[in-house]
Amino acid sequence: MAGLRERKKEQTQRRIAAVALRLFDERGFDAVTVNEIAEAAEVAKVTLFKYFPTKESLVLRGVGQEDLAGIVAARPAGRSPLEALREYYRGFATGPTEPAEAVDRDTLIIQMRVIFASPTLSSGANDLLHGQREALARVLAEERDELTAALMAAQITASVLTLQERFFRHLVSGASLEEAGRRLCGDVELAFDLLENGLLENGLDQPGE
Amino acid sequence: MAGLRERKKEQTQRRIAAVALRLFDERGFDAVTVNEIAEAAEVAKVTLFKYFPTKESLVLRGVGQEDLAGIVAARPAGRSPLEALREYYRGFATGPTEPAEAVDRDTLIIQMRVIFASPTLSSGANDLLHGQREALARVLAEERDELTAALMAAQITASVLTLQERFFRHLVSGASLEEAGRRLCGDVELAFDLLENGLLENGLDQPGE
DNA sequence: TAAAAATATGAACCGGGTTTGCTTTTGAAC
DNA sequence: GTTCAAAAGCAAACCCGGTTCATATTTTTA
Repeated sequence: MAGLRERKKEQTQRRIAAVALRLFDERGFDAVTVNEIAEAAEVAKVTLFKYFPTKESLVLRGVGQEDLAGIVAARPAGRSPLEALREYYRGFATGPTEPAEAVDRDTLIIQMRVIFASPTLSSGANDLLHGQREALARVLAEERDELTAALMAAQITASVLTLQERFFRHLVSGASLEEAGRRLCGDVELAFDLLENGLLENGLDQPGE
Repeated sequence: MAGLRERKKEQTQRRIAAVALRLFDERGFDAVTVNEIAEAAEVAKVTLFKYFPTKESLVLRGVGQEDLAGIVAARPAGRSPLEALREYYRGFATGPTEPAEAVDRDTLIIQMRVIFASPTLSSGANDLLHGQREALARVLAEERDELTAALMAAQITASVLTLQERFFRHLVSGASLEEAGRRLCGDVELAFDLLENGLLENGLDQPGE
């Protein structure tokens, strides 16, 4: 098993992604053409597009695939959706379990730096949560009316996205993984408290002057 | 005033948008090329792009520019952000004040049909709220800490987007403007109640089986 | 009516992505 | 080892959204 073919393919794919990330980091996402990437990675353009469906996917592959719907659907009996999600993000913030696919830290940080530096990529990353939202809404709609489910899903995914953005922004601006994780811990609790108790609690929604 | 130039420009712009919308509705956004649109509207491609910066903008121009941040910033003294926004959407739902730019109903409905029929356009419409979210977060951050402001802005814009989607989906699937407005009334109250009181209230966040 | 300013245009170009038709490489059977 | 089918790679041409450029036409205004 693990034939030569498979190994070479994986190797090629990694090389392309690595070359692309380096070039993007050096000169910005929009200033690098796929032709350059292909050339630098020593493959034909058409081959590059066999491994990566789009230019964006060279960076966004593997980003933000939390599967919120799955977490909620698979939650143990007696636990509410929000509890399950809070639990999950607690684990994410404290444990270094997060890079399941074993992308090393440095690469992850570069990846985030590239994403935040490019409006194209930032909004592309945003889109990835769209499908998640719909999937989560479907799961939630099994136990409540559709509008409530849709609103819950919208609020939850928006909050999670905000948490992610802050986390990675800390990383990009120089914080260590531990430091960023520690901050994320507090952020997670605040975010879920807000979701559970609403914006009115504690006078968060203050009248104007 | 109102010289010949201005009139002709406006007329040309309208013609292009109308032709484009008709073609998109007939054959789908992705299946129509800008060359076809230009040809059908009897202008050069380069002229078309002088009026509309992108193909998407042929449909999305004027969609979803609520200016949430402005509403919050301009709220009367003594009113909280959520109260101000709830008020605004109440007005939107009941009054026929909404098409300030006087796009007629039929056109609006076709526009929404085209948008919902195309993933490209749907996610494009999504992006438009991104800037809104940031602007709203900035306004809210004047009176609370940044994270809370960011989370509030995220939850609010997500909820508003959900409301809009449902409203237009009703319209597209045949409801009259009055019918859709009536439904929106109830939806608005639910959405803002959820925002104010959180998902825990009334046991909305139920444990699993 | 002539000069100045705004607009429109065709044609060539760029970059992301696909199609086509062909060559090379690999895995496996004999 | 030889053979052969499948997989992978490739160059070149193509499509489409969008831009640039140099030129022509129209509207304004003086």
